[in-house]
Amino acid sequence: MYELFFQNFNKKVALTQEEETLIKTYLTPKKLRKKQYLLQEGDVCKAFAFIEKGALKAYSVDDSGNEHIIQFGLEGWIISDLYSFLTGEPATYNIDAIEDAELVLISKSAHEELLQKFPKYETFTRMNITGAYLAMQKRLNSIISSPLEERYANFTALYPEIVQRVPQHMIAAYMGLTPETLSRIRRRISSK
Amino acid sequence: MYELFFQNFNKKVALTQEEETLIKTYLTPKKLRKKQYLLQEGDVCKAFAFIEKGALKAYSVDDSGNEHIIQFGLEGWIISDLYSFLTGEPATYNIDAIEDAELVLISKSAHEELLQKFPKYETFTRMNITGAYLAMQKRLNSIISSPLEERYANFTALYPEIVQRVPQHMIAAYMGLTPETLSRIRRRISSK
DNA sequence: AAAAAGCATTGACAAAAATCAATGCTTTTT
DNA sequence: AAAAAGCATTGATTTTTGTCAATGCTTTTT
Repeated sequence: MYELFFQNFNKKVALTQEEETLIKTYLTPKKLRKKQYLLQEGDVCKAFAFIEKGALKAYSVDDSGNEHIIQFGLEGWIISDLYSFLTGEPATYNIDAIEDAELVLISKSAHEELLQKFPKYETFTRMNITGAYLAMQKRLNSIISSPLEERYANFTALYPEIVQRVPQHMIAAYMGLTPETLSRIRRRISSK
Repeated sequence: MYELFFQNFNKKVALTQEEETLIKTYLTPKKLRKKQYLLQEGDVCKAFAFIEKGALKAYSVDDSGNEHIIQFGLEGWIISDLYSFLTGEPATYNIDAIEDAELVLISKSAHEELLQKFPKYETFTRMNITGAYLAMQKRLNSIISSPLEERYANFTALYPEIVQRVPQHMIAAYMGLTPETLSRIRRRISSK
């Protein structure tokens, strides 16, 4: 249990065995079945989740009932409504499982205590958020500057795992397109 | 000099007078005239810049010569090509001044030394990147989930300063639109 | 095993955005 | 003061994307 979590932690900041044991007392495991919610819009996000296994998505739903996916999460990724987590405001995103999943939860109080007491945890946090920022900037840049065909090609090159494991209409929802448009783009690409 | 920088720092983490004096030894002031580059694509980003005064933009240029603005920066914001800064790879973005500007630069070596020696600086850094992440997520969500009129209305509500100080064709480049389309959207909004 | 639900694709058509070209206004440069 | 450059707007047209509807296939549920 927590194998991947500590593997990732140690890759960023090396921990002693004692430190691992200490940190474990702050963690909570959670399993989620496919389609189950981790968080619903309107609730407060009380923990963020490190994904040990499975696939999740964070998304909003517009007035027409369409989903817009702000983030996918696979093994080794962290998923949450960070704004809600940090401020205590109601979440604007839903998070649910695309596949059965195993998570490691860190509650707000655990997070704050770890930040205060444990400098290595702050470094871990800083590196995580930095990585998330850079990934999102790449995505944003692609949206504002690349034609659609190129955007989809970039996406498949960067995240082949997601393309394999996630239905295409969700990838369309991630790219801000209708499923029909994505289907047509894929056909254009494959006919080359 | 450095007034706004330390004002911002203290808002996040309180510093003693001695600490401020110490940190000052790591900072470099820089002035930039309108249209001057802070960074050019292909060069390595050797420092990030805190903006004391003025306005800048970070952008890429596509094959057709069109600019795509990934970030604006006004007083109190930080601007850089973070990926290049952290990895030492050549920058993919250009940064230049929209207005005459006064900057506080923190070089890579200064940044690393401060991170190592000075826990409050790591907290400051973590908070900055977290804020930047949340702002960018809001922008991304708006792009994938809101119709254009709403997106522009959101933008003007969130960043009225930018709308006042920056030419509209740059805001179009920030939104991923042509200037003509933005002009038409503004007309549609104002005719209500 | 049968029924239902989910999914990707395709076609016809409508809506939205890009492109190309021109105009008038303002700011900057000479 | 005159010329040039930068900028926002508008119109006409083309290209791109969305919408609505239907089909066939696969997976899930009953």
